[in-house]
Amino acid sequence: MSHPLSRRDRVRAATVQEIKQTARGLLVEQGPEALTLRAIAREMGMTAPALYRYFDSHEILVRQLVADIFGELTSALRAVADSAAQRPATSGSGSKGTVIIVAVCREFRRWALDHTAEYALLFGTPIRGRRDRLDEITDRPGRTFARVFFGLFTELWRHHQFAVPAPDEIDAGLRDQLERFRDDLSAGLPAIAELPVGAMLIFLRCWTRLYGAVTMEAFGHLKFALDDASAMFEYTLSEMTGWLGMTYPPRQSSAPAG
Amino acid sequence: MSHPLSRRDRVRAATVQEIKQTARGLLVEQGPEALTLRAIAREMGMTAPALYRYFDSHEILVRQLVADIFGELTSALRAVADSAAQRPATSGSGSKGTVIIVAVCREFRRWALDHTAEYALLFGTPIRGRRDRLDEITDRPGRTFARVFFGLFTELWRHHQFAVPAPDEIDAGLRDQLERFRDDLSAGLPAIAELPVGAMLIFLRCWTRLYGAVTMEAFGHLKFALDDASAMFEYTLSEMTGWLGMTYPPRQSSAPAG
DNA sequence: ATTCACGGTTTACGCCGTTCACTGGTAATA
DNA sequence: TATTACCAGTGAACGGCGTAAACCGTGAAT
Repeated sequence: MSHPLSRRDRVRAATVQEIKQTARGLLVEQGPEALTLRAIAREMGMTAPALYRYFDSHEILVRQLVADIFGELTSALRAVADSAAQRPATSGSGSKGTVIIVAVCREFRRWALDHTAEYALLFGTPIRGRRDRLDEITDRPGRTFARVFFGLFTELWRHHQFAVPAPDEIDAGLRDQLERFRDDLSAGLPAIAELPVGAMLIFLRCWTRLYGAVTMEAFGHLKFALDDASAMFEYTLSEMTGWLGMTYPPRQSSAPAG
Repeated sequence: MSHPLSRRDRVRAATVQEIKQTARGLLVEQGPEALTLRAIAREMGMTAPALYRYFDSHEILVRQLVADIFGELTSALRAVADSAAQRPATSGSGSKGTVIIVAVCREFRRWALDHTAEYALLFGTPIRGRRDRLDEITDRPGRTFARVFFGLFTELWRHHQFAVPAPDEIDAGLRDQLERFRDDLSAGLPAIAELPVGAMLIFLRCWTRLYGAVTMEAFGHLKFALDDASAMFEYTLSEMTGWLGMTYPPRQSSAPAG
């Protein structure tokens, strides 16, 4: 009661951390298929069954890794958002909200390309069968990740209400779902409840647009056409800022992305 | 020389076919991870090593399956395109070219949702490490698949030259790549060489847009917001037809997608 | 009639996730 | 302090995986 964590618990938590770090190393260096219990244990000078003291199964370990990575990505994006928010607006680069969103989207792409294995784990083909209850592990971090983009989006809306479809222009079934979605998200954030359903639609449009561009590039599915898609991504960005009622000049790519 | 296939070769080809069909059944019924040599052999009343008489490795079998599926998808799309081309234009549904493209995109989505396992194999996280030379197996079918969309696109352009970015508006590096891409595709199809680079950019924009929308939905990555994304997809379509200089009214979804 | 190639089997190797019985040391208890 | 209880870790084992090698029977070609 007095001490929330006993000494034992602390060393235990440290081991859990070490396991996940080892797993992470394997993931980034040898890809997702190298993420085996035996490899992790081997790397740590242990045997595979020992890991069962810390994780109930291989899948749960992977899911917790996914949750961690979601957290990292979330804070990386938040950091970029904060620094972009503090940087004074440069001339001709659109409103502050747009600048921030553009910076965050760029960071998202950069992160995806720098961490393709992790990106595949988070956003690629879903792990295993439909909607296990194991999703509980990754659901919350996934939602807080989504909230980064959504927070920026609502902030932008508060300062500059761009054009969105009127509610009666939206298919009734879709409208209901968008309202449910909005009410879902607005738990704890009353500002969201103010958003019109049309804005929710624009948000999803932006997100699918971004997802498509980044995923195609990260998975190499654009290689058949482009070696370096960074300039292409700038078009994606200006398109997205277009939805948001702002223009953002695609910057010329000075050098090919490393 | 006279007989291109001996009797032996024919029965052999039939067996190859049977193996792939069995594999396909396993894939659709139990997902990609059930696609094992032993399971396929078991299903056929054989032993796993026997399959090595027909395929050099598990991966090659999978790749050939992927190639087959690409072929199926391609002809499914072509069939829809043909039937849409023959159907008389209904009032207020835009130009014929747009109608066809919209029909093909809808079919692409429908196919993806009806064949999520196969879709994951074709368009999900890429199999194994970077750019093996095994890609040779899937490259050609992948390209002919792409050519379906690209053919419709060039056809549309021939009849109705929608607005595209001028060459000097496009980042130099991107322009070069787009030209290379166009010249790649125009081998055997001289009409393509006529396309401005801006059109290539629009094409890629459309394709990434479509890919993003369909992939997110097929992978369940939209579930956090929408149960049924069919109405949302109609917005995607009207957006795409917008790039193509045409408007297409999003049709109201009469019933939730099965 | 003999040879030979082919399609299949069995066996085996080294991976994998997972279970279980066991052990040594450490912490809490009597 | 002596004993107990726990707990991290081990080793062996099960079934499944891809794959390699040796082997074998049948049917076609010589």
